[in-house]
Amino acid sequence: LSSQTLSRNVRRATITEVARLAGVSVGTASLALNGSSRVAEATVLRVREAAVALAYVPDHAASSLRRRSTESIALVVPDVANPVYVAMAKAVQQVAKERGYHLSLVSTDNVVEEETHAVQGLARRQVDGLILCSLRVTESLVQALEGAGAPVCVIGRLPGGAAVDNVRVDSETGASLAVRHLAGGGHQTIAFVKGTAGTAPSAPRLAGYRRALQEIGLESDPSLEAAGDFTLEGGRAAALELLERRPDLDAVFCSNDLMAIGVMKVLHERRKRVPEEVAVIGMDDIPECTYCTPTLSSVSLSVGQRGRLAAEMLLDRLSGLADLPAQVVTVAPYVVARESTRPAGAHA
Amino acid sequence: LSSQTLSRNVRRATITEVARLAGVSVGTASLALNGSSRVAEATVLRVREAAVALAYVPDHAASSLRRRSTESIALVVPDVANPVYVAMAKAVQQVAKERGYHLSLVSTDNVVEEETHAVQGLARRQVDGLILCSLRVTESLVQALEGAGAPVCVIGRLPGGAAVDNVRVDSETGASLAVRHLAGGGHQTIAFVKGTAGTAPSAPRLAGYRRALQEIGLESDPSLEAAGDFTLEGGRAAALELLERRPDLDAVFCSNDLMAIGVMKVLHERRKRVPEEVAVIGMDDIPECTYCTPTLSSVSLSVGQRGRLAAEMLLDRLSGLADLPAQVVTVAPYVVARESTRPAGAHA
DNA sequence: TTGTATGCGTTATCAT
DNA sequence: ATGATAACGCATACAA
Repeated sequence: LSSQTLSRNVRRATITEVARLAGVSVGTASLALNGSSRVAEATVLRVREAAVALAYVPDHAASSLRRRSTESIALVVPDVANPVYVAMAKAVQQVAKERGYHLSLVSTDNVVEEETHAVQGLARRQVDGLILCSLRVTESLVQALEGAGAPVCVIGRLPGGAAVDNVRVDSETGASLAVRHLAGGGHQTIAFVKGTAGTAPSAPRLAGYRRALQEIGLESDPSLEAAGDFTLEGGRAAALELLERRPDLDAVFCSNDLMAIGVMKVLHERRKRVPEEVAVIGMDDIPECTYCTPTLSSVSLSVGQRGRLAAEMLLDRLSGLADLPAQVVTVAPYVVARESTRPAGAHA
Repeated sequence: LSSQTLSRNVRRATITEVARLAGVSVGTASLALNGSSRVAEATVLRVREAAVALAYVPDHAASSLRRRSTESIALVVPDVANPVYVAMAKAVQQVAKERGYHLSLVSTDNVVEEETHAVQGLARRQVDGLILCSLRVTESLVQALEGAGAPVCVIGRLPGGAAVDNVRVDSETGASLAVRHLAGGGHQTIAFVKGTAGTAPSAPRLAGYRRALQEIGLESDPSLEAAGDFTLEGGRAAALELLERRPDLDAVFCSNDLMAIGVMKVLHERRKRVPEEVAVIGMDDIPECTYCTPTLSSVSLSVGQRGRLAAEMLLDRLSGLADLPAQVVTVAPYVVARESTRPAGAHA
């Protein structure tokens, strides 16, 4: 234990004191520091000097109260520890920083109260705008968003007709791309691991899987579909179940990458070679895909790009385009082929 | 493109309007809403009712300006995308939420200006306190912290004599534990992959490696030490270099887990069996350790616990204990043995 | 170009 | 127990 005393209660200088030291009025000092052109060069210098001398730092609360803007936005995601949202946050962060905004990151842990509280942040004027990424967008949440009185952008599917800016990805098509990719590699018996029942991303992925099988003319059977929960352990459990039910399967498509990694672990334990005996593909394309062995093929849903787009839409709203009609932007998914679906013989 | 019009400019009610509707003065309304005991029960109810009717939400800027506190703290880390800091953020977030504080997460990308700007956030009164995690704590940064005039806690090593709260971990001992773990498994020729030169975590890990080899009486040689940069690719490069120089090595200790994963990938490509031919251990114990095959042994540096401790120290400061001497808390590292160092024959 | 003065919405103090 | 009112620190509209 150190025993240095902490110096607290450092007197902070106000702009009034800066003005006094510079020998001008507060009004002038304010204009000078905020870079107004209608202030004499010499005065600006004097004021700046005084500000430095007094180590003046503007009070953020006072400034936002007066200016009615905080220069910051919020990103609300289900779980900051999830690699998908980490990537999204990175992208949003980037754009926000470029345009001079501070990003406030909120993790809701899928608790609805946390989400509504975050939306209230807009009413509290804690942030100027908000990007929301929710696993279950309820009607009441949409109403809260519409009535928030500040720009909002939702990432993910939204109930039809909601007057809210929206960035989405066609994950159903993404799922069908995965199936087609596997089929193109010669795989015939393609199993599927579902996402958490009831969540927004879950249904379209299942739908895309089924649709693609039908279109291609491959076997579609409930015994090839296993329940999942978007976790690695859930992927393990699903794999065990599938291998039990359908030992003849030669490919597995998982609703997300984490479950695909779990599936690959089970296959490894069971001495099933990937991709020779069983090919595996996930969805989301998280960095961890390249960590595992073999590297995991995946369907990219462009989280980074979606984050960037959402941030740009939001910040555009904040710089004046506030009263245009709500926009919906859709990004396209694409397959990232790696070792877990590499045709036998082909090597990187 | 949807064409719903966005409703902006929603008139927000002020406490003055709430007071008017409830038929009381603003002062009373404020006391009533903030739960003062010196207000008649009936009045409280009337005011609450009015607040609900008008959808009143207190203005955060005004409140912080008046109260001189924002009820929020900041966590400043080098990179929010790094799993280590994700875990740290999770822990801090948790504690902050429990104690009614909002957490503002700042990623500096190792840019010094970003760090100092974040520290300025204290002077701007944007946050009430700050937890700083930096890869290079310079003297000038320490001075900025000491003069910030608000509670600060640094996670990581700090120049001696700094009057700042501090949570650290003895990573040198952690490194030596890793080496001893490998030696205990019968490994004799233990290589080391360094961290990025010049960063704070780098030196003690190397020192611990060397010290342990010496204490145990194993070979210590520069040819067993490879440069690294804390990335997966860096780990790959180091592994290639080490295998070239010392094909006889039977174990590798890496300065972090990401590099260890890279090393394992190279070993897999070279058909070296892990752990039978070459054992591998990393450091940090990130969740990804359990994703790879075989699962990666690691030295836990208790990032979660460190985050929790730092948050608690900071929040304690904020609730009155501001003027006690600076504290230093050190947590102990420990080995998490997994498959990559499992003695041959032993299975989970 | 600069000074003066008012108000942002809230909380806290001091009377009543 | 409640009402009136003065700050908090800054930015701006208007006057000079």
